Amino acid sequence: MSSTAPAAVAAPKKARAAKKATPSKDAAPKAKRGESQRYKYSELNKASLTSGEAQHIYGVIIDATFPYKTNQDRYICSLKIVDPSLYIKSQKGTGDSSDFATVVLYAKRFEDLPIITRLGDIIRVHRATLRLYNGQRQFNANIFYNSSWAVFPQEGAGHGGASHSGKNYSFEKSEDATLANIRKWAQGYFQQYNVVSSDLYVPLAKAAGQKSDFDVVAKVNQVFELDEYTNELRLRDGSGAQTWNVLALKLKFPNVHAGDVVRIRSATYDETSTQKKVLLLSHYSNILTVPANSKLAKEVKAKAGDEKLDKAAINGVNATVLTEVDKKHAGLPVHSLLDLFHNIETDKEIQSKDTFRTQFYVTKIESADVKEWTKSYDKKTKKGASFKGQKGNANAIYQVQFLVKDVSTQFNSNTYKVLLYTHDGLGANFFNTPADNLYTNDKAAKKLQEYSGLLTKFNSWVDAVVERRNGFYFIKDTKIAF
Amino acid sequence: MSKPAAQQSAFKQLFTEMLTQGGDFSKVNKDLKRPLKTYVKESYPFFLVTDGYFFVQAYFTKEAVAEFRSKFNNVNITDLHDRVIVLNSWSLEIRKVNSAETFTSYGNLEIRLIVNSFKPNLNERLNPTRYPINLFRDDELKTQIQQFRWNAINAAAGKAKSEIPDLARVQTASKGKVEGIVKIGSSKGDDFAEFSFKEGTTATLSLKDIFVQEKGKDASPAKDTTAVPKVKGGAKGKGKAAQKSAEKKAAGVSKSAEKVLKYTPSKSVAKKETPQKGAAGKQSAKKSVGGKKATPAMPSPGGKKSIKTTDQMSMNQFKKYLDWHEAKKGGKTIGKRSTTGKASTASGKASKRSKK
DNA sequence: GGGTTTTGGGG
Repeated sequence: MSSTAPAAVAAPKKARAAKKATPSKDAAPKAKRGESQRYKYSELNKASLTSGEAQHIYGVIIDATFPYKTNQDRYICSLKIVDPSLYIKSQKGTGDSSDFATVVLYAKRFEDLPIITRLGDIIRVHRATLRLYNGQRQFNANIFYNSSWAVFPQEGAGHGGASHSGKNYSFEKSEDATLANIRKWAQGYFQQYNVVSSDLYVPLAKAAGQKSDFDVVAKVNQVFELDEYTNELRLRDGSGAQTWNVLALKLKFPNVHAGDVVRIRSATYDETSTQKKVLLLSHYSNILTVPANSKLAKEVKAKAGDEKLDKAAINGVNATVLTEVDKKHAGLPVHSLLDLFHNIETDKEIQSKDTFRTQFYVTKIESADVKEWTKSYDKKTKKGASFKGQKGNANAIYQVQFLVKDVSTQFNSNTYKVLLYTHDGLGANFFNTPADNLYTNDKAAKKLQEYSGLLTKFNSWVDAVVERRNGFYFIKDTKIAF
Repeated sequence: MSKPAAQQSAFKQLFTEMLTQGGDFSKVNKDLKRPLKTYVKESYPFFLVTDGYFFVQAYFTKEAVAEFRSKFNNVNITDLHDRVIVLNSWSLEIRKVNSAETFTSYGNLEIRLIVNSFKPNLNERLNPTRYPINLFRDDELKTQIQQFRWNAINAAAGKAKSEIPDLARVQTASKGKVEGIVKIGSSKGDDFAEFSFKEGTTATLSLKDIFVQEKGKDASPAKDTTAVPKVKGGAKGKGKAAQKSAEKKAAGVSKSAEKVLKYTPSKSVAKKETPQKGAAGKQSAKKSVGGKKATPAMPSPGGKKSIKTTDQMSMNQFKKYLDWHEAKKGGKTIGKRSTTGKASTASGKASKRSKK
């Protein structure tokens, strides 16, 4: 959970027993004894189109598909890369746009291909053949034969964070400079250029008009856990008022976070979604994070803006989180109700903590009568008394119980108590109105009645920090956001 | 403010209404219950039909299979992939399943398309549509199912009895015990099961059995993909009744209302003779007769792999194998049942789509 | 290769 060097490339899955692992044929070209450099890397725009010889290259990744299966024994990963010799093309009228070479990696197994998660990562390919395909320089590499690849995160130094194909990974001393140089260049490139020019994606406002698939560059405004397998990404790019939804499998895209700017390689407009705006992904679709400090990310973030919570929009169509947590808990790890109420029985880690961030929906609020949500609390006797028939609001506190449920407990027949008891001050601001005698304060009662209704609606969610005291969970540092 | 936005997908509209009607098919709008013209995306090991947007699994009753066998003796159900079929009598029912095992379900609920009577439109080709996706992975349908579950959970929670711990109690040390688990509903197991809908019970044939009937016991990928029956789908009175009423309703329909077509975007209204792009491509690749001998170079699928037995073929290879095999035999449009072995069609010429 | 598998909620 530490935010050190961003994992640039997902580690390849452990090889499975089935198909034989790719033969490790990365043994360097017959280097003459004493020769220090066995691989010579070609600049993308200078690599020979005519030699037909296998060539070695370094490039900065600006796009990539997810590794996908095409038939029984073939997987492909296709990417766009740039380097100082090939990154921009002048266009009359429309201005400059990205230029790039494509790399097509072929493999027998999913595990033999790279999973690219960030723009700006560096890829090295050995023994690729270059040809012109649709006017583009295309490097083809048969990983299933004797080609190989290695991916280095843009962040960081050296080749320590590399992931690679095969078992015979090598990194020569002379490459230190090669890698450092291209990293440095990429750094500047991402800060001065948009990297992916506007002809390489479509503004969300024009998504509905697309006839086939297209790419997107947008800010992830929210990552909502739809179910145990799926996140629903809420995207905005400032091209329209709409927020777009994309279902992204947790396993496939584990590194997408709220606030990120991402590039989606291949999405289609969903004509069948009539309640909300939805984009569809395919098995070859990929979601790549755009470096936060890049020019492009900054611009998109500035344009996208936040979607304000609108009471009228709490209609069940879109899952809505009604609360907000104090920023001081931004780094607090999230735990499910399963952790809080069940796994705690055996999990020492959970037992050792008492404060958690958690998300749930409310099936029932008690007391049923909103006017009884507050009590007059006697600290000495530790008793609360109803305000019914009473005047004044002496020692008013909230004493409310939520019966809640979440994704991790969706199939069981339990509901869980989460308390909003403010006798010690915890959660005192949850309802945005101080505890009061609700038999006399009609305005407050009315407001709470409205909250009660909205909190218990279908698809209303609470994102909260809870603290365990004496075996009970109490809400704190959380409040309704409207 | 918000536009009506008609639902273009027949399946999505139907399945959604099934959910909003509490799982009661009899309450689903009658206008939606006309015959469905569907494209068979896959016919084995899963029989998946599409409406141009989504695919769902089709479940055949034994009556449906018996009728099909008698009327289309020369056609195998498990060879129907890439063909058009019309579901003349069908119904929907909800089943409790394990969604970890049944990919055509969500939230442990499966809405099944039960087929009582259907026929193939062997020479009909549909226009290309978007790549059909699993309806149970659709954002809005998932949400609909979540709502369906929420309704039940909410009702049960409303009845649940729970105490609000008093202020003294929550300030008393609790010997490490965690407080607050409240059971709702009266189900015996751990799973929530307090649903009010009546679960479907219509008995259907497993596709594997159908496959074995058609190809013989050792034809090859005789996988049983029957979704690990939690409760065996026994034929019950209710199921029959629903089935019958469905049949009755569809009985008078002779004009073959093309429900799906109604939802086909105008630009791509199905034209009978227009070959599908993709399909055409496949066909030609396979068709390319070298033009020399009578039974010339029709490349066998699998190419260099030289497959001898069907035992370890992938489904894809297997499908191609079947197509190729049939084409070579000539005549039979779609695989003939292995058991009833008279390959009629005297011509023996290289295949063409047979007329029905 | 700007694509479509099944592992049928990475593929």
